[in-house]
Amino acid sequence: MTTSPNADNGALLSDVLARIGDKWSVIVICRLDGRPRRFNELRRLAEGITQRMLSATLRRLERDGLVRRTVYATVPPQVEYALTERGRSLHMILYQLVDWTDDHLSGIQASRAAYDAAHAAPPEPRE
Amino acid sequence: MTTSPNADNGALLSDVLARIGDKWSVIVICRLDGRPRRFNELRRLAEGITQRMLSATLRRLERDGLVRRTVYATVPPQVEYALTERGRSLHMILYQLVDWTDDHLSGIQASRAAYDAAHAAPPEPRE
DNA sequence: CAGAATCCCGTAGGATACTG
DNA sequence: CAGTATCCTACGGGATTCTG
Repeated sequence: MTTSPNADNGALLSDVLARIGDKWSVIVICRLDGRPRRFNELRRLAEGITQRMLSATLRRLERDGLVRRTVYATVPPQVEYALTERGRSLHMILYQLVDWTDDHLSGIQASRAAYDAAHAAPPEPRE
Repeated sequence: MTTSPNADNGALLSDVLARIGDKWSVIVICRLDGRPRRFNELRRLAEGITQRMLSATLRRLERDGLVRRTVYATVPPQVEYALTERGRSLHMILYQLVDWTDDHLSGIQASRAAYDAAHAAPPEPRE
């Protein structure tokens, strides 16, 4: 840890999470890994995303310097989106969360089921 | 990396981020580090949180097995919240994000300023 | 002390239609 | 192809009040 990490960084972290904690940012970042992608290509890769949200997500990521937008003045307009160095470094951190998720998702789902069973409408808790 | 991580885990990751990407979860998790805390104690530590959101956040975290709730049948009712093992393991991952944020926040803010300057209302882009 | 219930509002985000 | 513009709804989340 480069800093004394405990108390106050929670709020700082919230800034980042507020940024990437939305529905699509992380998915787009993951889909941008490896090579640049074009708009409609991304649209297909990020299944379920709408034009509107893809557009908005990319603009935010670009504003934060996580994604670079390159326009080629070709006959059918062509635009490429690619991760910047900063975006790639974030992507590597996110992999840790992917791993954590892989390791804990089933356990979480089990916890949820148990919690719901214990708390949901116990009709007559027959003694 | 324990898994081939690329494409499809984005959606999986989104599940986790949807869970902890809200306004308060991460802050509460960070404030729960070290030792258990009581409700109003947490309320003071997570500055700005309302009862309603603290309550809801804790319930969700408990449901996911990230936090354990312990009730002591004392005269004034006393309830303690503590990170579970799973919660602690997540907390450690989050520290990586804290570090990343520390390293990149100023750069991000600079990017935002540059982006805004470049895109905001160029009244007459005097040639 | 530790919360549940109620009310209310802003915004994320989906569907759809239009444009350079 | 690569978007922008509108419209609309669901839900996160704040303020306030009530309770075991």
